[in-house]
Amino acid sequence: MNILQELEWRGLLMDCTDMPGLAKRLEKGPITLYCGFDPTADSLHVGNLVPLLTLRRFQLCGHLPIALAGGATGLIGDPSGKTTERQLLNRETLTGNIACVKNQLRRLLEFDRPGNPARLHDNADWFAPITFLDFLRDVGKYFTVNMMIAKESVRARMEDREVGISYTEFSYMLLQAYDFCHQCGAFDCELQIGGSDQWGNITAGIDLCRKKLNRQAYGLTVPLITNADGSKFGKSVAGAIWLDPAKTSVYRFYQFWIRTDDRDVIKLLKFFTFLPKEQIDDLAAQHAQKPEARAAHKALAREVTTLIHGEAALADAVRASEILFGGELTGVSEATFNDVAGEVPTKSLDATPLEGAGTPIGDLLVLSGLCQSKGQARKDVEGGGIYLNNTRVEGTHRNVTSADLLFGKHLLLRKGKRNYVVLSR
RNA sequence: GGUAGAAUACCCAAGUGGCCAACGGGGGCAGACUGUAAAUCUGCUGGCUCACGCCUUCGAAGGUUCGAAUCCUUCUUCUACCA
Repeated sequence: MNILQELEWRGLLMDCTDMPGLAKRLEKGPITLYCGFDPTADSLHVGNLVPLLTLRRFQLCGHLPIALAGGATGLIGDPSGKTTERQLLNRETLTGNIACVKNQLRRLLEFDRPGNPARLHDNADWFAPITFLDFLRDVGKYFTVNMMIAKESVRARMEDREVGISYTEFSYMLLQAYDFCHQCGAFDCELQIGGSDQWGNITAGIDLCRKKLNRQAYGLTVPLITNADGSKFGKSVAGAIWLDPAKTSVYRFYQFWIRTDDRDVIKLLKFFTFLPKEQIDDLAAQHAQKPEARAAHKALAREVTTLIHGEAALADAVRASEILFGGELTGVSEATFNDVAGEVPTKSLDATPLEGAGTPIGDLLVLSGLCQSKGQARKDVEGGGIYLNNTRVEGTHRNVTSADLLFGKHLLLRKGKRNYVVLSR
């Protein structure tokens, strides 16, 4: 299977500027390709993973991937897919973000692969020296405003009189076009990939390559993921699922994949894992036959967690999951419990009196952050959704005392099926 | 710049002097059922209180009134039409 067939089978081909042309070009040998990542936060999230893993798929097929960190474009903000003007990030935040993002990019591609090592670029490197006047003369001249306003994300914002679009964001596509053109000239980069919302930016780059360098370049987009239930992929109650374990614990990361909707699980296996076709077909068959075993979900969670966080972290997350979803805590050793405690959010009990009469359960629920207010805590207890040390709390008058401490120092609070907090002293 | 209209809780949206912490829908949370699924059904969805109740909230600030989301004044923002 060549790379295009591979992507096709995985459902990762959304659009291509010139599929036959690209296929022909790939037959001739390795291609250099790039994908950009703007440092909008101090970590990438699971949504960024699809194009990033696609870069890696190309690398595994012998091509030369470039991960581009948007040190310059991040200063501006891509209007694609946004319905409102974005808040500009200040430079300090951006500097921090870019360092974090670069680190993550480094971990997911092979930079010392013999023959086709990956590269990491930062577009600030080539944008910083350019003056505004140079840019207008050397890049701006190749674009008509007519075609720029035809771009979907721009047009939508222009038609919406309530929000509008600033000149800054309007110009974004020129920056990304120049990224492609520059890398095409300087590094022989002939292909750009990205999410389907990047189509306009990519084609702008291809135009610029042709006009300025007289070179043929290609663009390929991967689909944006949609959940079967219509919700936004990669978001949980607490927000995005980040790759940084400090922002999304490995346990939560693992759980995110485990809880994938049945209807999406096979698609996500194809998108997010490197498992070969036979294995995924096999998992699909198992899933169809015995969905309650959730073999596909487990494989998905295992693969992606290992990919991002490694074997050891995966093992911890799996163990914690087994304990937390396994029912009673009786018989769990302190060492095992400590594994669990390391995986779920933890709060200090130091300021809480537990001797004598102890503290009402409601106060602890508020302290833990599981409930917003004491009133909410009471309702949750009344609804039967609160568990202390995995035993359902009956009655709102329950007082928690030092007798409830596990191993003399921990309390395991739970709301609903899967919201855990460990309180420790 | 002129004229008309709008602003309600996470979102949409009803309410046009007391029965309003505010209908309904969405979303969210929880329960039942299950497979840590989907679908379905049930409860909850401003704060404090065991509770009677109290406090804060209907764009902002003032005012009228025994009593205001609701009436008046000013301001802010948005929308429509006109210039």
